[in-house]
Amino acid sequence: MSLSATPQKVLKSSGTARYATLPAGRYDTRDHDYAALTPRSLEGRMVPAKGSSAPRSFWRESLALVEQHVAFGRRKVRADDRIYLCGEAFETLYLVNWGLCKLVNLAPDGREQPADLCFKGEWLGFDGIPSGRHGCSAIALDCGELWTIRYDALLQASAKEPMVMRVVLAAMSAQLTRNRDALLSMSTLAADARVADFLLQWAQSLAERGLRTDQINVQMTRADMGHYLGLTLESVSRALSRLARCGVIEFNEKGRRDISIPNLSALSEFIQNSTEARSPVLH
Amino acid sequence: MSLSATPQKVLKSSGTARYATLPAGRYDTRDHDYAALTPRSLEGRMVPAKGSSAPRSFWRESLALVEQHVAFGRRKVRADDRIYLCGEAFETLYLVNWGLCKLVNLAPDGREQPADLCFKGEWLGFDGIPSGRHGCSAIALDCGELWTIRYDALLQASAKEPMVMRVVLAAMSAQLTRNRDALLSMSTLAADARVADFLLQWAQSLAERGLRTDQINVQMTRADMGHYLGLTLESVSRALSRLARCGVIEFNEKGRRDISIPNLSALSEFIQNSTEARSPVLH
DNA sequence: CGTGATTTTGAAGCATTTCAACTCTGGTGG
DNA sequence: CCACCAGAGTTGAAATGCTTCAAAATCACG
Repeated sequence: MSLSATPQKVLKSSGTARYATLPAGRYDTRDHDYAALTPRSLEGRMVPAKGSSAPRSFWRESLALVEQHVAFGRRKVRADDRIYLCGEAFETLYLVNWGLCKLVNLAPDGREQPADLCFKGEWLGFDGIPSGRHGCSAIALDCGELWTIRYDALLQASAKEPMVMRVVLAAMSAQLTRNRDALLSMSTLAADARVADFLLQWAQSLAERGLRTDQINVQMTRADMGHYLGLTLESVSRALSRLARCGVIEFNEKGRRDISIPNLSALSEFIQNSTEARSPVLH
Repeated sequence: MSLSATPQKVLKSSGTARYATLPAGRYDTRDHDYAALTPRSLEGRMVPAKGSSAPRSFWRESLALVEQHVAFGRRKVRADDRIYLCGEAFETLYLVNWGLCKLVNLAPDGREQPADLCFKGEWLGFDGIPSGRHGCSAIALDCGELWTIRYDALLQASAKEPMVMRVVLAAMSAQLTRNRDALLSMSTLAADARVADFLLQWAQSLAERGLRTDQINVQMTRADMGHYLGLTLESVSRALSRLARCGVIEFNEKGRRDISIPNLSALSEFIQNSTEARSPVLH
C-alpha cells in the first residue's frame, strides 16, 4: 500500500488533469439529481491524494499496544521456516517483531502465489478468521522474531482496550488496501513497470520503518518475484536488466539480489512514464 | 477461485466451505433486485460441498448483529450512484442490505480498477480506516439499500458486544481473502478461464445468499468486466463467446448481459482444464 | 574447486492487445 | 413512423509483449 507523504504521493495529486484535486470533503454524494451526473463527469474532478492525511506508522502502534495490553509469546524463525500452512486450524495471529515474511495463497487446484509481504509490525494470520482455517501459508524470508497472539486473547484485549481494536482494524484494512493496489498494478502496469513498482513498494515499506531505502536485498529468487507479480522469472530478470540499463536501479557487486535505488523519484517517474505511454487516457 | 478436490487442495478446502451446498427450501426471497428466483432452479445443480463445516454466511450475521446492536441509518441508491469517493474523509461504513456495489481503486497517477464487488451483507468503506480517507470509490451497480454506520459507533458497539467485533473482523478478513484470490486468478489464469472464474465467483455469491445461480445478470459493461479482470473489453467479449461456444454458458435472448450457467461444475471444470494445460505443476 | 541452483540472454511462439469495421439496441426528434 | 444517432457488443486482422524453450554465465555451498 502506499504510505503518505512520499515522492510518489506528490505525483498522485499532480497526475493527469482529470484527477486534479478539489478541496476535500465538500461533495455530497448522497442521492441528488444524478441525471446530470454521468459517471465520467464526476471522475473528472474529485480525488485528492489518498492517505494524504497522516503517515501513520501502524507497525509501531501495533507493537506498542500489543506489548502493553495483550498476552503474547515469542517465536524465532529462520529463512524458509513455515509459520503456518494453508488449511491448518487458525487460532493464533502473528505480529512480526523483526524479519520478513511472505503469505502464499493456494487455490483448490494447486495454483499458488505469494499474496503479500509482511515487514516489521505487520500481522500474519488474518486469512484464517472467517473460516477458522488458514487460507494462506506464511513463510519466513529471513530470520526474525514473531510475537504469537491467541485470537481469543486478542478479542478480549480489544474489548477492554479500544485502541487495540482500532489498531487491529487499521492493520487489516491496510493489508486490504495493499492487496488492492497490487491488483491494480497487475492489471494496469506492463512488466517493467510492475517490477519497478514492486521495488518502490519495498522501499516505501523500509522508509516507513526508518530504514535506508537506497539499498534493497530482495530475499527472493527471480521466480518468487515473478509469481508475486504474475510474470515469469525470465521477464523479471529482463525487466531488472532494463531498469539497470536505464540507470533507475543498480546492482551491487555483492550479488544480483542486492539492488540499489539511487533515486526513488526516478523510479516512480519511470512507472509514471510507462503508464502514460500505455494509457493515453481512458474514456 | 476454483474449487474441486485435487490432493493438494484438500488442505484449504477442508475448512473454508465456500462452495458448500445450501439446504433446500430455505431461500430468502424477500428483498432483492436480482432475477426472480424459483427455488426449483437450484436443485441438483449446486457445487458439491468441499468440507464438512457449515457454509458460514457472514452476510446474514452482519445484518442481524448490526440490526440488533448498532445504530444505523438507511440510504437508498440507484445504479451508478456514488456512495463515497476516493479521497473523501472516512467516517462511516456501509452495509449492503440489498443491491450490488463495486469498489473502484484509484492510483495516484490515474490508473483505476474495480477492486471488489459487494453483495448483500457485505461492508463498504474498510479502505478508509487507516488513513481516515477513502482509498477507493464505492459505486452502486443496481438500485439497493445501504445501512450507514458511523465508524465510531461501530467501535463502541464492538466494545460492548464481542459478537459485533467478531463479525466485523470476519467480514474484513473475507474481503482480504477474496482479493487475494482475485490476485491469484489474475496471475495464474488465462483470459478465458479468468472470465469463467469471474462468473463462478458471482454464482457462488448468489448461492451463498440463497439466490438462483443458473442465471446471472452482470450489471456491468464488457469494459468494466475487463478492467476488473485485467483484460480489454474485446478479450472479455471473445472469452464469453468462446465459453458460449463450448456450451459452458448461454446467452439469454433478453440481452447479452444475461448469462445462463446450465451447469456450475462444468464451469469450474473448464477452469480446471485450462490450468492443467498451462501449469504442468510447479516445484 | 566442482556441482547444482540461480540468473541472464537470445530467438521463436503465442496470447492478448490494438485498430478497425460492423451489428444491434434503445432513445430522440423530424 | 421512421430516420438517425450513440452506446454496447461482436468479430477480424495485424501488432506487440510476454512466455516458452534453450543455452550460457554466474553464484553458492560443501
